Amino acid sequence: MKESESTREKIKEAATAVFVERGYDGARMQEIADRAGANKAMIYYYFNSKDELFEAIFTENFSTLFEMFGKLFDVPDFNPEEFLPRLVHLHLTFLRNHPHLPRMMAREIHSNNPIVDRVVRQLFKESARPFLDEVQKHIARAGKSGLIRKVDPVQLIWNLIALNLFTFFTEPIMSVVWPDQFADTDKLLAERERAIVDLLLYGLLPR
Amino acid sequence: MKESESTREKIKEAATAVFVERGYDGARMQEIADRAGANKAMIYYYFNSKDELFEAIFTENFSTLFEMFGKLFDVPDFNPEEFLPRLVHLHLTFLRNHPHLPRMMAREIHSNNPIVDRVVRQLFKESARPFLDEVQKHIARAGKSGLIRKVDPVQLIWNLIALNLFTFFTEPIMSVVWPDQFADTDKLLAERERAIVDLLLYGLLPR
DNA sequence: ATTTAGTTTAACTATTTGGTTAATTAATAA
DNA sequence: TTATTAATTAACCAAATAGTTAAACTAAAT
Repeated sequence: MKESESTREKIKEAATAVFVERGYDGARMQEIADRAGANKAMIYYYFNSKDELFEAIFTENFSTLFEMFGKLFDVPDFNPEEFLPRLVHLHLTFLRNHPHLPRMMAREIHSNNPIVDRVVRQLFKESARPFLDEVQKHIARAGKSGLIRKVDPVQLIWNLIALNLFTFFTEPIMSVVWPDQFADTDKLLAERERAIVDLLLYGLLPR
Repeated sequence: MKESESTREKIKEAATAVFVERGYDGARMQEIADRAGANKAMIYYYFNSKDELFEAIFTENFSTLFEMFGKLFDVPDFNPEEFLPRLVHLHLTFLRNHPHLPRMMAREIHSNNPIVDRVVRQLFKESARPFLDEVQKHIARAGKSGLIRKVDPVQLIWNLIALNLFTFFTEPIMSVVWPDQFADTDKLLAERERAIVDLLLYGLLPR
């Protein structure tokens, strides 16, 4: 019973890695067991099927993503010159520290897997919706008061997420296109952060 | 002999659809055959294995993508107020007319599938590299001459592609976040195009 | 008419894969 | 100690799946 919790955790860790690397369909239960150093039957002992295992992994990982979205968009007062750099920095740092999230997302987003659909809907409703609505209002208000130019809040948020997330989404292709840039990840992300903040601030602050 | 070419084509079309919907691992040869209205053995008659079929499909689809990149970045003279709106419009229109490309890309980009890696490298080298280098020079020159602000050309190109591609990459999630926006695709894309061009121009033209 | 080459099919095989089971070994409580 | 419960294992199974084959069909070329 001492090792039991640890076995469960090992399986979860191994499963996360395998699902990220191979996707749901490519993932093999035997490989998960092997990497966890456990017997395959133990997976069915703790989880009951591949589906339930995947759902557990997926939910756990994506709840942290959606919680982060909550924090990201939790703005008491909307001062663009503070808010935007902070948001970009937090977002990029978070994604960097959780590299499996954008990967799993890219893999499963177009899969039509009903588990994915259900979990995304539920998590979004629970933890992101209210913050998003709040930020939309902030942006609209800031536009009216002349703090920033008048822009469609939905489009701005979309642009924000695109600029940040895309960095990680397309890493495998970009590292082919500009191999030099990817030699030093720290430097790359610092430059990326600067470029994104620069574009956003310059593109939003009124002249 | 009359139907032969047609059978081959039907298999290719069906395979494209199935690979996009289910990914490489999720795709079933039987389903491809069924959708093509052909016997499964015909797939192995024209192509020799699942791998070779996938490579043919993937190469064909992605060569059009990389060719498009060539056209996109083929700029005789770099006037930002003409070039940027044109580029965004061409890119979004192209992606809209080839919806399977971003989907397949998102699906396979993190798969570590050696076929994907090889094809991407080769296509990029053949059809995109020279244009990309050319555009980087254009942007650098435009920065020096004061036509636009001084920005890192690599980061600008990255931002451009991110803003455009992300629209299609994350459609399944965004349609959960803002379901109303997705009721009218034409309107959505028009607004998206406007917002992207607006941000880029305003963020690049010197004050 | 007969050969020849390309095309198509149904039945088949070997292997993989998700999932099960029955027996065995710890751990815990009485 | 002993009865009970939880954890672990090896062997197994049924279904699915990529891939094969040998025979049949088609249509032109000789």
